[in-house]
Amino acid sequence: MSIRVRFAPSPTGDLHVGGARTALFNWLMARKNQGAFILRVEDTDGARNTSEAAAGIIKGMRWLGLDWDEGPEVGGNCGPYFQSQRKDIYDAYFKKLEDAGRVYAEENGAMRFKFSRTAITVHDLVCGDVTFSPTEEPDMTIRRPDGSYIFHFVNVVDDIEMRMTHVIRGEDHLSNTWKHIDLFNAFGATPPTYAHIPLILNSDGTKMSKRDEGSAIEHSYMNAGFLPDAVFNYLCLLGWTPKSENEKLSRSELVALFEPQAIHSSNAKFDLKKALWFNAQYLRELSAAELLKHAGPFLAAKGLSWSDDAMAAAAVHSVREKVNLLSELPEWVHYFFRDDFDFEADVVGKLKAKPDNAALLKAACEVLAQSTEWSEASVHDAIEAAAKTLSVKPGAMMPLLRFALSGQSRGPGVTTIAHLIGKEKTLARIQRVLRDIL
RNA sequence: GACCCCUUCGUCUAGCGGUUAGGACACAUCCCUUUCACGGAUGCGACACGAGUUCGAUUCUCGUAGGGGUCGCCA
Repeated sequence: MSIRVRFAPSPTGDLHVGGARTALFNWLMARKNQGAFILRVEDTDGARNTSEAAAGIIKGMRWLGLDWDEGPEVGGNCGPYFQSQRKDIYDAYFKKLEDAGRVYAEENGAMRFKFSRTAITVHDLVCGDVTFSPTEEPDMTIRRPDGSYIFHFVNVVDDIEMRMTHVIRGEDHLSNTWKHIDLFNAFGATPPTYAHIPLILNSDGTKMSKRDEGSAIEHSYMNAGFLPDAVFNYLCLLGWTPKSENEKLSRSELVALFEPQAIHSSNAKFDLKKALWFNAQYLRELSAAELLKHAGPFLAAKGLSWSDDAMAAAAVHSVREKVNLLSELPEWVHYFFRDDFDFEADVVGKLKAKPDNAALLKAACEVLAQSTEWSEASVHDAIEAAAKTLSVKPGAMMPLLRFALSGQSRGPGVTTIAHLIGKEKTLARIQRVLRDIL
């Protein structure tokens, strides 16, 4: 029997790291075993669900590259994949329980499922066998007075109907799993194999939820300038250690290495610094064109535009090892795209610090003006020659040129900047500093 | 309150009876260097506690403490 797993979010808010990681592990399970990954939207609570939230979750999953084989937008044989559209199925299953004498009504019409009150053991791939003794807990409500059904019931019915073989979900569900098994038994169905994965906690150890730093995929990752591959990789490592020498692993490597039994049973705290490190690693190995493609929206958001893709790509590529996030790129490259950039305060001070700075810049400008060729090498040679005429080291001249060309005291190599902005702008920017600042 | 899960450097973790307790991120120092970075090197830094079992416990058992979770007509 081929493996079938699902991610079953409730559209009450954004996709969170916890949910994303649950989806991730299910996806890995499906891909590893050539099984099916199903997306099922658990929107039975009309009062709390919104279509925007459902759209947001789908957007986040698409961004992370978690494609599903059955579900919204792709269809499948076990649909519909929105629980709000499956009432007939639930009614039929409810009837079975009714016929078996396992349900009874409350005064107001709500219906409860009569627990078997026997010891029930959950066979969990992560937690091992966990046995729950019969409790005093009240029988659980499975249908509201208005006829709509409740999570525990629809979750189990759909896992039967959609023929799920494995249920990989957050450990917060472990304590309720015996109730689900009780339902499977009542339906005469075989429960799936469970794997309850550890929770992701905030750095202070409290449960991560909406609003917490780094929790929302769209806000904290997509919009913050993370690369999906980096987030994918980092999330996998929260609660699972692939048997590999490296931590930086591609999707296909992660798929090949995945095994649910290896998932840890202890919770993990989210470490933004490490997530940033992973992002930096992925950022650096992007080609110039790929980097520009990812950086484009972030540059545009800061009002930077360009007509020469090759130049823009070379510009962002030149600072790729200086940033952790795509969103940091604009401040490092804006002067490649516009001439009216501001000079950092300390830069002006440094330019004015020594009286001979003007002479140094002037000399550089004169030599550069005579260049017939304009490559990084030729620019470098020209600067070296200018330095020689004044008997100073090129190192004394470079910072001044950097200030003049970029208004900043840090950035890519001066020769790279000069080469990319071109001879005309290089000379103009030096002359502007000579005229306006010195 | 009841029940369930968990406990190795600050964080993510390796370990599956005998190790100088290993790695990654972070941090510190040094090297490289026209800046900022990258990179390289080094350093700092942990088995929650108490009983057992054992020749020997980080590792097995029990207890305690601490953390997390569940006990909804939320999912």
